[in-house]
Amino acid sequence: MNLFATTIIDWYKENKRDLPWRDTKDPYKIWISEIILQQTRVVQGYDYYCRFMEHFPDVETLAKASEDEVMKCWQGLGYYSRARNLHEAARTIAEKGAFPVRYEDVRALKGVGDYTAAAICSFAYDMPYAVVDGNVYRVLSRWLGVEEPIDTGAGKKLYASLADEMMDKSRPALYNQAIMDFGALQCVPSSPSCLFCPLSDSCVALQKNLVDKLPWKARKTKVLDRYFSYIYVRAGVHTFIKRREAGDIWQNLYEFPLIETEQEVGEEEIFSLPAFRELVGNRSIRMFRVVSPEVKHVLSHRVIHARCYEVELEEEDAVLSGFQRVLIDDLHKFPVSRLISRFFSLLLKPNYKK
DNA sequence: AAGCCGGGGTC
DNA sequence: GACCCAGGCTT
Repeated sequence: MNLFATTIIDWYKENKRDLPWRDTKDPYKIWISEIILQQTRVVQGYDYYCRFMEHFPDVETLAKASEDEVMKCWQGLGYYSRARNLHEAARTIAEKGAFPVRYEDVRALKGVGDYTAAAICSFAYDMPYAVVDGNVYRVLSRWLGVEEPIDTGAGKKLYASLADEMMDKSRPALYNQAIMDFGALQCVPSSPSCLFCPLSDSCVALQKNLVDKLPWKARKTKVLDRYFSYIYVRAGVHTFIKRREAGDIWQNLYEFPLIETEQEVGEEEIFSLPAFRELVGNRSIRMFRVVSPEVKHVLSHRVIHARCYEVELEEEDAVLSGFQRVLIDDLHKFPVSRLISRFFSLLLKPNYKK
C-alpha cells in the first residue's frame, strides 16, 4: 500500500486540469507539448501548442518545414534552442520512419533530457519512468522533508532516486500526471493551502515548519546588463535586417542593425558612434527620429537596456552590406524576439510623435 | 559542476 | 526585486 501515490492519484481524479495533450497517446503530440512546457507554465504554452498542432499536425510536416517557419511559430515563447532542437529531432524521426519506442531512443532525441524522456515514455507508452520536474522537486522535498538543494549533482541524483521509489509503477501515466498537477495546483511554491491538503497529516515540512523554505537552490543566476541600440534604416519601401548567429541570445531570430555598447548611449550620442557611421556610411540622411526611448527587456540572466532609432536614407535603392534588404510590409513574416516585435508595433503606430 | 538560454506570472 | 515555471545543452 502506497499512501503517497494513492492519495495523489485520488486527489488528481477530483482536481485534474483538462488539457488537450492529455486526450491522446500519440507520442508526437505528447513530445511537442513536453518541449513547449519546458520551463514554461501551462497557461503560457497552451495557445502555442494549439497553433503548433495546426501548423505541424504530424512529424513529417514538421520535418519538411523550414527553420524560419518553425521559429515563427515559436516566436515569443523563449528558449529558442527548444525550437531548433525540435526541428532537428523531427528530421531524425522522419528519417527513421517512426517515433522511437524505447526509452533510450527517445532520450537520444535532440532536446529530450531525463524529464522529457520519462514524460513521453510514461504518457504515451505507460512505461514506469518517474518524471522529475519543478513540481516533483517541490512535492517530494516538502512531503519527505528533504533539505538537500535541488540544483546540485548530488541533489538531482537523490531526487531522481526518490521519485523512482515513490512512483506507483502499476500506473505510470496516471501517477506522473497526478504528481505534477498536485504540485502545480495544490503544493504551490508560495503560501500553499496546507489546511486543505490531503497529505498534510504526513507532510514532514509541515510538521517542521519548513514548507516555505523547501525546496531550495544552492546558487542563484547572476544577471548582467547589456546595452542595445537598434537602427531601423528605411530606404524607400525597404529596410534592413539580419539573422542573429550562434553563441548568443536569440540565435536564428531576425533583428534590425544592432549596435551593442559597454555603457548606456544617450539619444544624442548615437550619431557620434563609429559603428553608426560605419552602418550609414556617407549616405545622406533625410530623417532621423527616436522610435523608442530606453526600454528594459528582462531575461532570466540579462537585463537589456534597448533603444530604437529610425533613419531614413535619401538613396531609395541603398544596399547595406551584411544585411538583408526586405520590404517593410514583409517584416512581420520574420521570426523575431519579443523585444523586436515590440519595436514593430511601435513602428506601426500612426502619428508617432517625436 | 557551472554557465547559458526567454518570457511571463506571482508575491 | 526575488522567485518560479511539465529543462536541456555546452563548456
